[in-house]
Amino acid sequence: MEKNYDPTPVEEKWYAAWEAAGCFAGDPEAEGEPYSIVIPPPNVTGRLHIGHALNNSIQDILIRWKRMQGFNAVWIPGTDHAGIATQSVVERQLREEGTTRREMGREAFVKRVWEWKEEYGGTIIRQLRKMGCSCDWERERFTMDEGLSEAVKEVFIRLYEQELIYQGDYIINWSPALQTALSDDEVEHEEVNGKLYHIRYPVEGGSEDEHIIVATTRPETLMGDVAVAVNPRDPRYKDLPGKKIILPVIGRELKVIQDDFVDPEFGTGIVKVTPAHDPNDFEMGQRHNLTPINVMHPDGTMNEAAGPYEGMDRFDCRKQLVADLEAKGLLMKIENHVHKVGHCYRSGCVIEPRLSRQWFVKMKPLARKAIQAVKDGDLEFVPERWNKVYLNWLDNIRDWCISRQLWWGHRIPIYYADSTGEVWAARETPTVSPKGATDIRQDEDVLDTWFSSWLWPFSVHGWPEKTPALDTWYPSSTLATAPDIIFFWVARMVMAGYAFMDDVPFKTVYLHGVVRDKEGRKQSKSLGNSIDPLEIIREFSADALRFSLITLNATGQDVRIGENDFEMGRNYSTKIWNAARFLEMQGASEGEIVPECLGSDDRHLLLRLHQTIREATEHLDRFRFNDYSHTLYAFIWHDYCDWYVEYAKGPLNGDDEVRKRHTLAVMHFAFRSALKLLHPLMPFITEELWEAMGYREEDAFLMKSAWPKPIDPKTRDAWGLKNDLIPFVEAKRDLIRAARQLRADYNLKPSQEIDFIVRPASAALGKGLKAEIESVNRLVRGNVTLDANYKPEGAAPGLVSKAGYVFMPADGLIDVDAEKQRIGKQLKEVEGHINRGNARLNNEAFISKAPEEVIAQQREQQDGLIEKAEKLRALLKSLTTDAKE
RNA sequence: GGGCGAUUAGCUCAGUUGGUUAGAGCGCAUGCUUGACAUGCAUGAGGUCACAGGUUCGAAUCCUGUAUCGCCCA
Repeated sequence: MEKNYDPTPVEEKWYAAWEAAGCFAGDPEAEGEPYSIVIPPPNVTGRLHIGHALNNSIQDILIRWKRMQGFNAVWIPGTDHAGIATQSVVERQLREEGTTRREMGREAFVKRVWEWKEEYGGTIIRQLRKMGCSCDWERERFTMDEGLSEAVKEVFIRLYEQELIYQGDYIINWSPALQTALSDDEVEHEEVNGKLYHIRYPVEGGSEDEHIIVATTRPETLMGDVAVAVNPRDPRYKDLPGKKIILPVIGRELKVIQDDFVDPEFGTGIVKVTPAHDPNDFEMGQRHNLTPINVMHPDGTMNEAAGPYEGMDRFDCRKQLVADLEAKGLLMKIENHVHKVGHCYRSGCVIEPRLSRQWFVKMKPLARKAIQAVKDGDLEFVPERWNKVYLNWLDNIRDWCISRQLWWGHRIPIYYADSTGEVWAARETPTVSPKGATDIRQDEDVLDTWFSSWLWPFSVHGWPEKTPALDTWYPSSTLATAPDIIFFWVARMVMAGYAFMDDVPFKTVYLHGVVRDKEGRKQSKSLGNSIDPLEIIREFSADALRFSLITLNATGQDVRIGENDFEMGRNYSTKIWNAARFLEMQGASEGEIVPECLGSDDRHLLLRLHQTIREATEHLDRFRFNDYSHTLYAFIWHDYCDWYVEYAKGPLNGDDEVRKRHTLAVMHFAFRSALKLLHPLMPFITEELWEAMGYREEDAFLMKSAWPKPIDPKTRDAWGLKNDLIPFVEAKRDLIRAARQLRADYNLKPSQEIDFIVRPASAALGKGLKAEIESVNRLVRGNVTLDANYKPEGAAPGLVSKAGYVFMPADGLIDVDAEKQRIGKQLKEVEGHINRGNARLNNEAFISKAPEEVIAQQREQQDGLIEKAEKLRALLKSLTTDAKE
């Protein structure tokens, strides 16, 4: 093995080998309980960011682990066509070429987008391979593929036929920048410092002074006013209904209506009613039979209804209008006003509520089963708290606007025959209408991208066809995603799952946190604070990227991460690499574990391995990925490397061949299992070492090997793996630590062999230590003498350990003051604990109410502490006495 | 306005059903080219668990309130 681990070629090599050997490919006919994951399909325009890296690390851990456990596992990858984003990218290109999509025409444009997709799209999919993701690439899907497009069409038509899809004129969220409608969920509400304009509207036929005052944040919609409204219970405006109000600038007459919606507290208690530009006004308009007036073009400029402002941009119009009103003395005041304004999640422009004819899905009927699924426990969120968020959204669900004024996407399969006024849905492009008309045109709009991704869990398997894959892998097992798409995607998939498959699309939704920068900000291109996972892979390795992300991310919590954090993963890789190198240097392992040869260190390691297997599995079962990672980190680094390997150097360098072989057998047994346990998290280095250590049998990959099981009770018995060996090993290690501390405190050279004298805490302990004193001597670099009756002649540096007194009676070394200070400090600490313990044990209520084990444990602890305090006092006394002499 | 989350070592965070002498990694200090590893080893310093009440024999953990920060919904 090389001295230094060079991950790049290793990672490339194994990924290619796995793929070539078909390790990722799922087979619906294969044995084993099905386990499947569908990837949250990233945008086809997307590039891998750190959030994807976390998301996909989690999925890969799950799928590799389940595969090793013998499940019939598959991970379906793919991308979505991202209507708005993709169309924008290509339109930008066209602009640079001096043309536009309209000039080009629909067909040519769509062709152009496909070309773009073939050439540049799906970068992210290639990047996932670098991360080691074990997706079944033969099953890769794209939402615009023929099959998935069929599914979209089928779903649209079924819902249309069930009258769950309808067309209507409603206020929708309009993005003037993109010139398309958006769903409610695609609008982000941001708090802005706006203004509240108080505008005077004259009363017709009244005196010069008779007027009302209307408060609005969007004066530019004034030209679209068709009424003013007051609350019927507002005493101030009892006499207003029946009067006519004159709309400034335009001069139109406005009715006064009464409506409960009006909040008497807001502004003056009189609001303008602009049904074409505000959702609440629209509803009021419907209640009062008002005809809406639209004053804007789709691009956000004012139209002919805006009179003198025609052609102006909506915000320029606002300024101009305000200036004009002021000039006419109609502007009473301007207040600062903080309010939430909708912004387009793609372009960032201010959303214009706009009356428009769009297609909608009726959601209430679909939501019912999706709600029940969580209530009945057929679907669970991890962490649980998301249940509430999900249910709350579904309880208040509103209809989904699914039409988009784009060209890139699934075109709505609705046809019109204008001569007959027919509107119908059809799977194939018709040439004749049902009534025989031939002037047929298809709806111009396409469907929201989410209208295809909500079908993802079954459309990827070929639905509406009944395929073996669908049969085996639907419903999928776990969905791993970030909570920001719980409404967009997760909830809608559940609805679609029930509507078309009559079952949940997945059983568990694991929601992980957001990856933030060190300051807690979301990573974003514009802030320049984003970490590029590929650069991390180049600099540290994919394993390091995965390790650090997972280790730092607790269940469902956001994670703050900086570039340096990936050193942790790299260092861990290096550690494992060197541990393997050490093993390799010991030569081949032919030996078996010999129960008679097992010393306390061997047993301790094997017991820890047993616990680690159990814990790691349990943590994965409960989606505690960081705990899983920490468990293995501690086992390999601390138990295996720090303690066991250091211990093993004794027997390995000794002359006893049987012990040597046996020790090596223990090491390989532990290391081999550790590689397996670590594989889902760090697939590359583990596979590499699996081969380097000679663990491969024929061409069997580690990734295809079986997940370790805890050591069975019979073997544990034969090996003497009992919990009671832990106190002994702890005492032994505490002795070693104490001796090292004495050395360190007195600045003794590591090369210098030191004599220590230990007065064992008990005879049994002394006996046990005596049997293993060689290993202790090696680890403290000295000679330990066990002497139950030892009393230092003069003042000697000493410590109290769990194993008993540890003295270092080296001549002339003692610094009495420093010793006293150190021991005094220790004593104070111990006394503090004793006081707390006493307070508890002397409390009658504690004795009568606490469970017996707790009391027993407390007593035992207290005895230990008291004993320790006594020893410390004795030490202190010996120092004092000596100093006086 | 409603809901959710966070507040624990200098930093980033664990701490599961209440009982540990409150942990990890990084950083810091001291010493070390130790026959795997300086991407390392050994040793050490560092905490009123945001604050105020309460429940309890016992609270970082449960309840109520307050403060600060963040997210979601209206």
